[in-house]
Amino acid sequence: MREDTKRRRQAQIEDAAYAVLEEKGYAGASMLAIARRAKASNETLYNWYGDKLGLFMALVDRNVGEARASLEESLSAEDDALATLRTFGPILLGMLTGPRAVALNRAAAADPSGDLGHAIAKGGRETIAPILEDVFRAARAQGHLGFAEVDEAAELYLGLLIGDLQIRRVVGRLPAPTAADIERRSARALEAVICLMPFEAGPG
Amino acid sequence: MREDTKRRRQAQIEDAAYAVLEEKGYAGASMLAIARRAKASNETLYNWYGDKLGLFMALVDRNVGEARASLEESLSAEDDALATLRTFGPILLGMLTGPRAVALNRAAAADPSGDLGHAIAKGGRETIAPILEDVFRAARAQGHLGFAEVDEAAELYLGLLIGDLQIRRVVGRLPAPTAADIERRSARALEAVICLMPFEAGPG
DNA sequence: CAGAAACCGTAACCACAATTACGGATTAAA
DNA sequence: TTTAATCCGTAATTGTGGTTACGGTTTCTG
Repeated sequence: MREDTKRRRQAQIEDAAYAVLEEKGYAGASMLAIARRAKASNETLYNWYGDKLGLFMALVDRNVGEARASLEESLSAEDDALATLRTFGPILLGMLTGPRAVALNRAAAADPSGDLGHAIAKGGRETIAPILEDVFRAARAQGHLGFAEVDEAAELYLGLLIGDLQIRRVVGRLPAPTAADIERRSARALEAVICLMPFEAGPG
Repeated sequence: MREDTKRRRQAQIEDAAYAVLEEKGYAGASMLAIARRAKASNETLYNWYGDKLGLFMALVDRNVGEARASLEESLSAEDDALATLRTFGPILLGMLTGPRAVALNRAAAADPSGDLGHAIAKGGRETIAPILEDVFRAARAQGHLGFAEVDEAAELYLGLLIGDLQIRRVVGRLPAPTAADIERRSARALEAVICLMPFEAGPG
């Protein structure tokens, strides 16, 4: 099988797996159900992904890769750091509270090995935070914000942006926020950050 | 069996269930494993709790009940609303990030029915927020804080206090924060709230 | 105390899913 | 075109856990 044909086929299988996961949850997303949805055989799934955990690790890796690409694209669109945050915030929040991310988070919570959770943490938060820190450094350099520790500044912003919304989505079955909710929350997080970290001109 | 003897026995069974849940996760916490740990029989568990979900619903209900009692106790200890928040914040954050709550949240994330998640939301956040709103009203009445909508004020505080810490504990396998981390985070949440919602004397 | 109820420890039943295997069809490579 | 590899659809194997059942023991009730 040619490499790009295989990749295309894998993408089809993985799309089917996402769909079954969102409909039936992790326990209900049997390999057979996924194979049937993808019109593939169990043997192919096991040959290509090793086992159920391997397939779900691939789903997580793909999802965090796509999220990172999407966020990085939003970064290059703006010169002004605050404008960047205005774009970045709703995109990040929308992804984190969307049905696919919620389903993957639930799978990770259910996974006794902890591997899915570690992969989500590594490709998710641990990848996003440094990107965000760069934006905060730019915001400081541009005279918008003042803070001592950039990691704390980014963490504060994430706390305000995400808050306990994600856990309530994943665990507490909160419905997805509307696009208007997301925009409002993102805007308020940014306002709060500007208020809490006023720019201070000069050394010190 | 006398009522209080039964309650005592149930508490033993539930303690065993919490222990097995924390050690093996939800999927690994079979009814038989719990029965063995509690030196009870499967038949008794099914007679008393109906089924596995029923047992876990009882665990959630007990946990939120104990949490509420603990938080309400912290409320009556202080007259000053900000002092109350100084006490309340670390207690709440410690509970949410503790091993039992994390294990129950993971169980709820894994539960295809959504019932555990709804029970956690109802007995947890939906119970705590009104309590916290009362504290915020008192803080405003005492001249510490100024805000228009009390529900938004409480939500802002929870966002700063909890942030994405809980989801990273439940999903991303973050280790539990230290007591010092919890105190620091709680104090900073309170500082931020005071900064963001300054008291404004007079009508308006 | 006697009889009934309930509990314990264990086994049995059943369903389900992870994983492997198989025959035939399809695809890829030479 | 031929041959080999791989994929599909399906079945088989195995293990596990949810749930029920059973005989004996313990506890409860009148």
